[in-house]
Amino acid sequence: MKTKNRPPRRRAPVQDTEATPGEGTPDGSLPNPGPEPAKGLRSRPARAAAGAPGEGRRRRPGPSGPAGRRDSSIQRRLESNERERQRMHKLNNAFQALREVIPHVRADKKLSKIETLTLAKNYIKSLTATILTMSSSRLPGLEGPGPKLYQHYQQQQQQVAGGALGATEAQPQGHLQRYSTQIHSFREGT
DNA sequence: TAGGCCATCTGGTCCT
DNA sequence: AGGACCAGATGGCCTA
Repeated sequence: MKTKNRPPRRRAPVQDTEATPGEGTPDGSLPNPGPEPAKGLRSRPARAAAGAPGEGRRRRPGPSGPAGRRDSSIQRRLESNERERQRMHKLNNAFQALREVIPHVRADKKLSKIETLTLAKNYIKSLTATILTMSSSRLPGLEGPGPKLYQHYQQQQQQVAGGALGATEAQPQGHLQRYSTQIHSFREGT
């Protein structure tokens, strides 16, 4: 992900895409077999089967879409679409990889993206807290990196949050508590 | 049926 | 210039 410092974007006026689900690919869009079926509750084949034959969701382009363009423009758009699909697939693969390393209870239920990110954040924080706790307790006195680690961690937290961390949040135990609470909420299915 | 989640399309913006 | 990134729009699928 690139780091960009750009002003807030404003979406261009909405084009009337005249969505007509189930019409397939009237514009000759590339068929979308997909590099791999989406891993999850719903697979692409399942989606495709319910819609147009052999196709997932494909909208018919509106006046500004490929249907009203020159061939070269259409080709570029289709290639761009394909790249975007690949990019999103890579992103989803990364999400899946992340899901697989986050311990959580309901293994039968796939974590959503927002759940994955939130859980991962709290998991990292709880691991950090654990490391800090262990390193400081195992090395009594001024020896070892424990106290320094903890001080460094606290400084980082204050910088990142702009000093807006709550009292509980600033403590390693707070992260652990939050993570276990979240795990519990997933177990309850809430 | 409503709401949540998701895949895809699309055009704008930024980067190389 | 072309590709990557981003976010809005759209519509399908699933669950409560």
